[in-house]
Amino acid sequence: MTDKQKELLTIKQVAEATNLSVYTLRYYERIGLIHPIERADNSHRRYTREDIGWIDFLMKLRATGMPIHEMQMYAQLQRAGDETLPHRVEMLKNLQHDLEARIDELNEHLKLIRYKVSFYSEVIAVNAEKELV
Amino acid sequence: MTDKQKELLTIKQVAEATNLSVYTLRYYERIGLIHPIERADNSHRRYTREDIGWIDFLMKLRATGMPIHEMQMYAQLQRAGDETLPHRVEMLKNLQHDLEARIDELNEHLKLIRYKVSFYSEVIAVNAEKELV
DNA sequence: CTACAAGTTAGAGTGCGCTCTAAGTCAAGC
DNA sequence: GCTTGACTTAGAGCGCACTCTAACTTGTAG
Repeated sequence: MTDKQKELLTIKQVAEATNLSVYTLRYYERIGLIHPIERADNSHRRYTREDIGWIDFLMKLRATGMPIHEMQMYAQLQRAGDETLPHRVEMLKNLQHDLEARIDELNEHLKLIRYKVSFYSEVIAVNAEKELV
Repeated sequence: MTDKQKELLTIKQVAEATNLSVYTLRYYERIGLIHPIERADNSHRRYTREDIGWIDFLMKLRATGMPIHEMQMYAQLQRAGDETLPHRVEMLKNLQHDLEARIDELNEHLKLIRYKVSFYSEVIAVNAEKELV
């Protein structure tokens, strides 16, 4: 128990650990992305390691481009318990397919950019040679 | 010349061809992402095939997540002429490296999502078996 | 006892990228 | 002549995801 209490973190510490601002942490809690965080006697938030784990996962969802209302849905299902697991798996499968498609698209664009870089670099090199003549 | 005139497109046609709204096409022109488009006698815009090519390229830049102010910079350099080619190549190289990094990151997230999908699917399967007992 | 730092809330403000509105012009068809 | 519809402009409005402000409480150090 004393060990567990040592692990409790302030909002500032969590902000530093997650690279979110304290504003954003409070905002996420307000809109239900984060469950209501435990409070100290002075009403200050005290985060646990598991809270950080959840926030880290949220940040990964966000990095995939998932909009906030979908993350809210996911968070809500998570809190609702085990019987929502199939629904959550559905969401993750959809995300997986979206991600695969978007990565493919980005790879296509990357190809084009690489082509342009090498083509224009060549043009510049040829022009530089002409200057020397 | 008559052939060339046949190729001129209205803003509506361009909207359909590019999947942008007519609002967005005018907005992009206003903010300099698109150069000033040729006008018919009645002041209506008439787009050429080359204009569409440029818009398609812009859409690829946007799809990579490039912010509008960077696209504006690129468009401005493009219009300024050949002497800006090295600068544009610089921008494209930066974009290339950003894209590579972001694709790597998305692939990492994809791995996690796939792992969760298979893990949770397994949990669901095991629970379903228990139900049968 | 006072000052200051770190937290709290509800709600206002910001920046981005569009998206739409209002008021007007112009050409074609009835 | 009148309506319809496709266009024009300047500028207002919107949805998203934060980001910040104002007013307040609480705990610690001098």
